[in-house]
Amino acid sequence: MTVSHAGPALPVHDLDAAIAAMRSHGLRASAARRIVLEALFAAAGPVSAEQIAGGVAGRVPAGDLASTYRNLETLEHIGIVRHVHLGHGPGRYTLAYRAGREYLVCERCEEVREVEPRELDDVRTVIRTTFGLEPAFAHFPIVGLCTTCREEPSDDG
Amino acid sequence: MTVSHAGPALPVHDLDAAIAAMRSHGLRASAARRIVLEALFAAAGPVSAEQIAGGVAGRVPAGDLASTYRNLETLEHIGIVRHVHLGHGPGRYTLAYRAGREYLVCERCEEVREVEPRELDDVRTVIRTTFGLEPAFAHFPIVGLCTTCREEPSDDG
DNA sequence: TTTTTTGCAAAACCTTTGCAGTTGG
DNA sequence: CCAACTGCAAAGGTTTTGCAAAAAA
Repeated sequence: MTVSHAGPALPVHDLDAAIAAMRSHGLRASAARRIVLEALFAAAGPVSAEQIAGGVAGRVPAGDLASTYRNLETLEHIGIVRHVHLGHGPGRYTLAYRAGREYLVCERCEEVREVEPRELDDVRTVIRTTFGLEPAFAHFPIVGLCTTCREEPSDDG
Repeated sequence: MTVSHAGPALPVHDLDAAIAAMRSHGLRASAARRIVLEALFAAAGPVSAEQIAGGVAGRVPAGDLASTYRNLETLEHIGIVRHVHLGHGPGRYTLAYRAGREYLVCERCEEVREVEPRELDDVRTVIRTTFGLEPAFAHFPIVGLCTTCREEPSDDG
């Protein structure tokens, strides 16, 4: 399996701090990387590599998709960025300082609810003590059916 | 998004019942479909389409992968089969009568723990009452780190 | 015989990799 | 200047689709 090569989350809250963090890791603050970061700072929530490459939230496009993936991976490796798997579809990327947040997703309407880890503490504790597994809801969220979608007839009748 | 077109789970416990169910839905009990079902009955847990097509558990190969996907989708549609997303990697298929079980997966060592829904009732209830979301752990399991993997040093140092 | 299903080929989708040329420090 | 980085092209892994040939009923 492809393990997430994410370092410890860095509390990087702005572009300058991100650039400093890159430099301190011997990385270059290239134009493409700045644009990726700007897109992430501008985004309302987790966004796909394709959205970033194509220009999210009215931002300058980051250009090549392969390079965008490489840059996201690099930034994730040094702890500035995280990604989350919201059900089907491509992985979504966020700044790590926001990624402490955890997600609950409706698998039908795709509505994403972002919550503070504390709100899932009880759930996490029960699962850890009962099964020995420490859930990673920031990476693989809780997926299910929201109230609205449960009330709608299924598409199978 | 590609919604799961799964009908209500049918309590189909053997090949004959599966064939009867297919017929009752106007489907043909083709050789390829029988082989897919035999592979699923023989499998110890959820298996990928590729494993089924290639011959799981010493079974006759089901042949073409595209047809296998089509057949799994068809069987899922009539409620005989279900699939689950165990972290990264391909979807895994099971017979629906076994799929009431829910899963917890370690994202590092990929160990899969299969539990009866009852064991997750408390967790499910807390999440439903707190967030309004009815979790579908049989389709998107709880993913995290198992005890062993938590104790090991990460591959980042 | 008629309708469904198959197998093959091709494509779609997400992501990674190789490489030659460009750029940042 | 030189290592790091980019863009492009290609490929890898998973899943879907189109279509003529084959099989089930």
